[in-house]
Amino acid sequence: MQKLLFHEIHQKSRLSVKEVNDALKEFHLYSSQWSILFCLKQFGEMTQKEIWQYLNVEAPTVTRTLMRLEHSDWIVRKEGEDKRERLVQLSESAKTMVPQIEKRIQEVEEGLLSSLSEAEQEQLIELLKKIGNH
Amino acid sequence: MQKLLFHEIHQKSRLSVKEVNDALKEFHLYSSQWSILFCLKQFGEMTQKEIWQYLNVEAPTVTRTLMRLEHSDWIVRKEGEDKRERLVQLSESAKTMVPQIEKRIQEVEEGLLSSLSEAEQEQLIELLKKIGNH
DNA sequence: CCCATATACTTACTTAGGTAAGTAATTTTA
DNA sequence: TAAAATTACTTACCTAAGTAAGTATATGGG
Repeated sequence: MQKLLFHEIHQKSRLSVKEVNDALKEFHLYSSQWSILFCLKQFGEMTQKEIWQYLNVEAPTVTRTLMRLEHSDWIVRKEGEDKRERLVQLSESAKTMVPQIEKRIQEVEEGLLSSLSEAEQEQLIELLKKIGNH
Repeated sequence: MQKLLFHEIHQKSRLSVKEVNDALKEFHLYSSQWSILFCLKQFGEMTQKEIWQYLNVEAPTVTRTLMRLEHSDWIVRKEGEDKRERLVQLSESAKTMVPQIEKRIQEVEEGLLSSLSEAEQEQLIELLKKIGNH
């Protein structure tokens, strides 16, 4: 029983990443890159630590993705007041593109969730949040 | 709103993989390898296609994981009647280990789900199944 | 003040998963 | 029945994410 549950979570996680990646192709982006761009759009300038804490991933994962985003001019990094920190920001061109991309991603998500009512979506998120709270 | 939902699925998926990997360390196994061993325990001899279809992953993913499992003597492969196919089976030593591992994994899963009632677990799986059915 | 410790980030290496293209065996079709 | 198409698997290469260990800066205690 429980096995089916994790099987299902795992599969839907992969499915949503796949569809998001597909939609992001036209922007030459990947889902994890988008996660960071969205994060920066929401919160403005952030340290790398703030990013990986918010996304709940390890620091090296963020380092790697930021390197790619920097290389393709989606983000800009500068030294922090604390010289160990690096402050990350959307580039000017990213600022104009992000709203368009956001709209496209929203469509994908709505498609994936079209079989669930608003109430069911709320319910699902509440149940998911309960996982791992021991 | 919807973003939080996928954010949550993604995170819980990673969390469960992480905890399962941690439990599997003592057996020198990884979660995806376990998925295949469990599959073979349930269904007996399978072709690689049957495995990737059941797990809903791509063929190369299974090829790679099976190579590792074969190398560490968890599985055995032989040519099928159709010579393009390869029939996969648990090794003799795997057959004796798998029940022990299964028990350990069950504990992990129960821990992760300990905040949810049986009814909530059922509900969650039903809602997850609805994702992507357009 | 200086040394030990902690913090922020990076590097190197591992598995997981995807796509695209290749190979060999089988099946379909003309 | 020979050529074309399909199928099963593999190889090569990409991103994602984790752990362990390294580097450089900051901080706190003696």
